[in-house]
Amino acid sequence: MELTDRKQKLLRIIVEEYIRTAEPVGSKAIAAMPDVTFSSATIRNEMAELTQLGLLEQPHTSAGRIPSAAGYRLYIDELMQDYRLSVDETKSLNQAMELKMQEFDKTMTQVGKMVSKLTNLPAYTLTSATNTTVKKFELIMAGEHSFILVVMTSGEVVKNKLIKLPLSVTETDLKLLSAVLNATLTEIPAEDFTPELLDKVSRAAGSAASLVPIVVDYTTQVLAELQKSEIWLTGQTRLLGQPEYRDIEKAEKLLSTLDEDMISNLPATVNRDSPVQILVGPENIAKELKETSVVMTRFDIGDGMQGLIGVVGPTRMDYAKVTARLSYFAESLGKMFGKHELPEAKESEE
Amino acid sequence: MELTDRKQKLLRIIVEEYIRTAEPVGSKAIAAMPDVTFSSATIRNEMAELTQLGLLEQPHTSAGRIPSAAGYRLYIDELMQDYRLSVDETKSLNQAMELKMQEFDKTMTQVGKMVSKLTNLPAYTLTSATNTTVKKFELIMAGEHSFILVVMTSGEVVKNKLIKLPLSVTETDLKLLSAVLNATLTEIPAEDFTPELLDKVSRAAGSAASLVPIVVDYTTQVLAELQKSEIWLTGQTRLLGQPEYRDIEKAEKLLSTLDEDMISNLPATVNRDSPVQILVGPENIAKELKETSVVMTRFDIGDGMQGLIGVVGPTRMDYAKVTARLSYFAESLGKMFGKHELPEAKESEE
DNA sequence: TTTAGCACTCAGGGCGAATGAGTGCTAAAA
DNA sequence: TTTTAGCACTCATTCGCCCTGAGTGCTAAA
Repeated sequence: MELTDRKQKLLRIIVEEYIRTAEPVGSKAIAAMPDVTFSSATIRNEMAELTQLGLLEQPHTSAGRIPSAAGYRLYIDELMQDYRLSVDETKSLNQAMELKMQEFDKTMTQVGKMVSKLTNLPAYTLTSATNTTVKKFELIMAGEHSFILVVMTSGEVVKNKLIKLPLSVTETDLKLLSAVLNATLTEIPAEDFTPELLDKVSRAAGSAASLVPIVVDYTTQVLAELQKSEIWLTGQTRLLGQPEYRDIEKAEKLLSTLDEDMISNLPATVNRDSPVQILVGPENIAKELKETSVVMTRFDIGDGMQGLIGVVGPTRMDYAKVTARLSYFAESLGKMFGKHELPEAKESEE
Repeated sequence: MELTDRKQKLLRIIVEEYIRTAEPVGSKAIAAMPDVTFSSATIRNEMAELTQLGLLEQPHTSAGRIPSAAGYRLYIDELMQDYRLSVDETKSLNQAMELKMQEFDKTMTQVGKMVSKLTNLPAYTLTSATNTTVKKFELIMAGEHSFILVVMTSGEVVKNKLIKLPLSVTETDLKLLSAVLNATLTEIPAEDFTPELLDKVSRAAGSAASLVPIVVDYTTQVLAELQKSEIWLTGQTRLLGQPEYRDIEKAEKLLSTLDEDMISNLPATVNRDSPVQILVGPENIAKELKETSVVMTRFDIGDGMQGLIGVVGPTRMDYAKVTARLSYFAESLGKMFGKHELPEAKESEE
């Protein structure tokens, strides 16, 4: 079932017009467009067939047509023209991206905020890592009853914790323990922290043996936390600007679902090859999102860590634009995390 | 101008009834209440006088009365009865509070989420510190071209950063530098990092002198970040549940203002003695909040650090309940940060 | 195969009447 | 002097109604 050129053109026009106006598109309006040469009657006939094919829908008899989920899908897969970022846009994207490399989480929230702003939709970011291991331990004396545990992981993330103890600690104990830890528990995923191994560590630690469980505990916690994808969601408010969420009930329902951990299920579906993935309305597994589209994209942070950026919005969403912006963002972020640099600044001559 | 007992009683009833129903309160409805012995006509007379006094308002001629800002103020200051947390509530508050002591920021966001949930209103948390200094520096070799800087501050907050360099570093350099830093820059507020002092440090650091600016840079950044109050906002969505924000425009406007840094102005007004402070509608300085009330409370984190928890909601807000919950929360948090313990668990016998 | 023409459908806006919750005032009762 | 019953009046809200106009499908001519 191949569509004629004219049908394709019509479908594209309808999708884009609907995206722009959020109103059902009528035959007359289309006929009035400059590059449309055929009459509204013809268009009506064609539209009737497209409706038959399940690509368009009619809210009610006397309204224009809107794209169905299948219509969007076809549009995205075949009709959508690449949105080319203008020089100005690239510029302002780069500008926005000049985030100081602070702590990792902060960067991720910041990225979320930016994406949300750029797309004017709620955005989420999340990270996931596979096979994180500890690269280096360090124990620092902090007071008579406390020390700082510093753990540097394979993903180049450094975490620390101030640990307070009822008993007192000595510098030598910490030195010893740190040496033991670095010798035995580095480069090993948390799953392999077997009781036997830990036992060995304890024995090797001598007088510092009592600290082992505490340290190991925190370490596994850090590793687990890095494994388990963490999620940041921002810009929820922007949904309210979309006409489909003028209805408070609806908006509230969606937003409160978003708040929940529901998004954590999304990454599961992201394992396709295309860099940007789009889920249109009913294609979402979560039933709360059946009337919502999700656009997401991956980027590499290096060392087995991956990030995900996505936006959530009404099915009527400017897929082309959102996709373009998201890709650019992801690409730049990848470069940034990889090389600790911004993408080529592309200073224009003006 | 002292109100008669009956007027006080009426005002209290009207405020509470309005808080409960979000509808203007009429004389008949009041007269029908079990502990009201006088007739609706009497009530009408009294209400007319209360309106005269500016404590009540009438949305339109044929509607009941609602409290004015002054009415709320009087209610809060004099009529509001302490809301006693039930055993069940204390229990579930304690339960909610069993947050693992993770990183500091996470705790604060978590607290925000909980407060928001408990009050069913958007909540914000923020921290501020005064006179933060570094307690201890530590430099850890992380690779040929990188090292980890660990800074422990007076507030017992430990921050770290992985620093990558174009040149290579040696263990001895780091040892030396760390000794110098600990000797010269600890217990000193960032303002006193004078050029002369830094110069002295550089000279003392010998071959590691080139690292000094980098380390100092990050350190001042950390200190500045801890000084400057950081803000977390959560639960924005809950506003949508409130009848006064059925109007999308309104909700959107308020929410987007909340998103901004506007809240950062709030703490300025918090310097009164009472632990919980309430700003009713027009009492807020920010004009976007003129129809909104803010309830906030301080708590101590120790070592000169203070936290602030607050909620934002419609003027018609259950002040008694919100205040009670917030206080309890703040108190418990204070204890927790102070002693690293939960408030007495109050396990009931059942 | 396309287009003009026409009858038909139906959501949305505008309008007026009906509804009823609530008031203020007056005059009688306590 | 204070409280209450009664009554006329106000006015936001709801509902039903009609009208309008955008949009359709179908038919017959180009």
